[in-house]
Amino acid sequence: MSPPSDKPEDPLAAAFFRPVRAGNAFEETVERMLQAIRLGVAAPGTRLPAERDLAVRLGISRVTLREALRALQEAGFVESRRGRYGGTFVRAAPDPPPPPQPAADLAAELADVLTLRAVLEPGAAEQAAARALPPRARRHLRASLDDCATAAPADYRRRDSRLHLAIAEATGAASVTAAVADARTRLNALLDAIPLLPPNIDHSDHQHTAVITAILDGDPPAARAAMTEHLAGTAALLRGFLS
Amino acid sequence: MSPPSDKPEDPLAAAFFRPVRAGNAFEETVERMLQAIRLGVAAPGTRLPAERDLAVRLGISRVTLREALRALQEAGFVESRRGRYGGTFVRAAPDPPPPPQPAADLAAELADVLTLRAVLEPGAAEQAAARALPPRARRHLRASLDDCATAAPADYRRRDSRLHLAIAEATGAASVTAAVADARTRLNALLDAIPLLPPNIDHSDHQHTAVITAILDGDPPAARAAMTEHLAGTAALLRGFLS
DNA sequence: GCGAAATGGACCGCCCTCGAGCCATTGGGG
DNA sequence: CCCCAATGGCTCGAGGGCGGTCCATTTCGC
Repeated sequence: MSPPSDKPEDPLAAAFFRPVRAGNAFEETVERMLQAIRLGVAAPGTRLPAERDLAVRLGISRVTLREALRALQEAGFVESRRGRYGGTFVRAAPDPPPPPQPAADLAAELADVLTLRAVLEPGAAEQAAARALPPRARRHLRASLDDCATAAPADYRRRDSRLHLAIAEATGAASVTAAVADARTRLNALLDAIPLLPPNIDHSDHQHTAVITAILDGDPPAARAAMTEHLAGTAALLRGFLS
Repeated sequence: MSPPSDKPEDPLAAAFFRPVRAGNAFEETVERMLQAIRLGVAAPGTRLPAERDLAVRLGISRVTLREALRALQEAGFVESRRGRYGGTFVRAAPDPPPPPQPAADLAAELADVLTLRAVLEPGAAEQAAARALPPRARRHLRASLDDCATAAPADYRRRDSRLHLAIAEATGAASVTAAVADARTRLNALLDAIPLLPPNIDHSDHQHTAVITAILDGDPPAARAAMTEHLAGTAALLRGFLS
């Protein structure tokens, strides 16, 4: 009998035989909390949910959650206080060490995340525009746009992230929000390696306005088109700096 | 001091404070392998990678992988043979028990997965059409389309899934393929609850042809439009049967 | 016929994670 | 003033998952 050939290796199989879990529970928890803090979902000064509550939400034991929180505390991201009305609070971020890119297969990561984003975000903008948004969501979109436009350069990326997440959230589908959040986290890791230029900010703000306006006007094609154009700018910028 | 209000509960936070892991390694592995078998990525008769290799790819220990494979074997999905050129082989699927929907928050799940799909798949089709596809990918798309068009009703959904995955794969971005695969798995769980009607199959085949033609012609807007129309049909069908 | 190679099968000791319970601290309300 | 409620801090025993190692089986090539 000749050896059963799995030589050609269906590339599709790679998508299924990929790692089942990203790491141990501790690491994944730290990563998730860091993501929430860096993307500005948990703003400085905010109190995180109580440990007993948060552990249940994250689907981990309180022991493991506490280990993660202790690591974040030692890194200066959060601060804990005991007693009634105590809790774990987000500190004004130190965020000093943007870890240098491993640069191993940076080109592949760049292409992958840009494609993923090009798939997700225009679709999210379109779906958001196609819904009858409740007043609360409309206000949230407007507020996020405003926050972004008035941000100091140091705050820009955090608020930019929040705006994009607000759009994803406006689709009403939690899994869309989760997917956009993951893509955004990967993108931010790449963005940390390149400078933030005022002309780009100005350009982005105009495009943000176009996207939000189209969503609030209930014009899906326009929302999609505006978002696609917006992403093209960032993509070109990243490719220019990292290729 | 008044209690720090986390009453309003930023809905965005829910996307970040969601469970870190879906279950234990054993369960997740069984689920992943079942996904590969049900979606036809691992076809009947195929040999799976050797345990030592597969365990590394899935990022789990061989012990845990073997427990998962043993469960699949007892359920009749795979069969193992020892010795050189032995291995674990996919059996012609029994697939008898489509577990009845929990139906708990079925409406929410339905809305979520349909929105996710509406975001992902038209975007994937558009991105695939925008690329210069290598000959191998073009052949794969044509073959998948043909497989789907000539499928017996019993095989239709498996081949349909493979076609959609082939489109995602054509974007060249592994994370897009992974996201589409996950959405498809959730969708299939819902589709199992409704009948497969010949007119729908015929309708789907025409739409599939339109999507693939647009992709091979390098016409992104047409690919997106054709896929959007295709998804609308399935979405309407599901909403009709499950609402 | 026989050894080498590749595979599934089985076991052991270590560490991570969990669930549960209890302690320590703080501020508000009676 | 004292007790209660809500929070973080801590510990213990049980079970799961891991890395490593060796065994059993089968087939190819010499």
